[in-house]
Amino acid sequence: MSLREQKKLAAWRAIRSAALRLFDQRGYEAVSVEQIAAAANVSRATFFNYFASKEAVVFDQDPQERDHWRALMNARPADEPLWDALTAIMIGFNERLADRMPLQRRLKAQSPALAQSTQDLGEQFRTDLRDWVATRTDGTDPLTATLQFNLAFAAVSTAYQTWPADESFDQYLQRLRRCLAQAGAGPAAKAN
Amino acid sequence: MSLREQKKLAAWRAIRSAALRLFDQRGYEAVSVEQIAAAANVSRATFFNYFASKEAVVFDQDPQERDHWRALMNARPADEPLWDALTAIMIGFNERLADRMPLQRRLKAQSPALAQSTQDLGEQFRTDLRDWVATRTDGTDPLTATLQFNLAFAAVSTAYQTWPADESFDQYLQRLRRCLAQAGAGPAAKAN
DNA sequence: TCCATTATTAGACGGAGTCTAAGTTCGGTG
DNA sequence: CACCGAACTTAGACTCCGTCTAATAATGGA
Repeated sequence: MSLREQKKLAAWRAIRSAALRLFDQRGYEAVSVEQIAAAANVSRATFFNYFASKEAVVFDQDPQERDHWRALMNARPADEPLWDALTAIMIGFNERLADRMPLQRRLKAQSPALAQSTQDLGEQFRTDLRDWVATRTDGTDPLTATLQFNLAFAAVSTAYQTWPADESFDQYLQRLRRCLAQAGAGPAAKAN
Repeated sequence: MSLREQKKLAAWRAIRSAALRLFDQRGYEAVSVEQIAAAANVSRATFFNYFASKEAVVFDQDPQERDHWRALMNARPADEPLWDALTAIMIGFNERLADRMPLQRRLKAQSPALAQSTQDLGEQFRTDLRDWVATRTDGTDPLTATLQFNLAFAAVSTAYQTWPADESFDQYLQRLRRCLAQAGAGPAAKAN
């Protein structure tokens, strides 16, 4: 990794950690981009070089994290049923969020602007996974593939939404597995 | 309906129709809230009395529409399985969007700002449906209810996302029914 | 050491969204 | 009909987000 790339990564992390620290202390809307930039010792313009918006600094993933989930996708055998692969990838992705999810939840709970944002930590992951599904199911029925893709994310959303404030991250992961299994079986099969 | 209420509704519709007309002509980001207000013969401040944001004018539903979908929900028999009720309500809701969906799609396709917005026409409907599900399933397992709720929306998203530009609205509805049925059966049951 | 490329920066700008204080319209009451 | 309080509208000022430009600084290779 060249010196340039190292510096970029360092700057990215400096901005993000400064921002999260300030958000955590004072709340999302009480902190301006100007203040974040000052705390990270960069200019306001540089902030927007690294993050497309103020919201992005909350939801964007560390650039190196991308390598991990791409590895997850490539690790799935080609003959595995799509739903099983999606389940495994979803769990693998979520297991890595142990550190960031709690903070992100706290911010969302405090800040109206973030609470109503439909974005979440998986925005970039979602794009990559979409592409992976597209290439993997190339030639087969795109409707079924898209549906499974969306159902998998619905299962994750459900696990996240039903996460009580006092529950541990491991319990969240456990419920996530249950949601994925239940979605795979079909709601009509189990409930009622 | 009092004169006051009539005027409010008229103002709401005047603002929205002016906005949609301008957006359609010049594109979403090329039109400012100031211009919308001028076209609707109200002040900028009044615009924000009726719509929480510039985006809301694209996605908010006509106040009277709410009565319709609430009727849809109340029409479901109490002993019907939740998934069947959700399916019926979703279809009933979508059938009413024949007029607005095409325009909304066109705007989304043209405007980057709208394209990345995760909002859609069903935002308020979603809230009401969430409440309806909550009261209906009160006492029973909330996880299963939330999961079915989210899966139903995932099915709608899928039908919407896979809607080709040249396809009719009726074909969209047809595919929506298929997505709901398939989601109800579970992806694992059918595919692969 | 020099040079092309890339990153950073200040500063200005337009527009979104909030707020206040003043004006206007409605609906009920005497 | 005249009045009053409540609800609605409005101009205008303000903050901050996000974009852009043109100038400066740092990097890595020749």
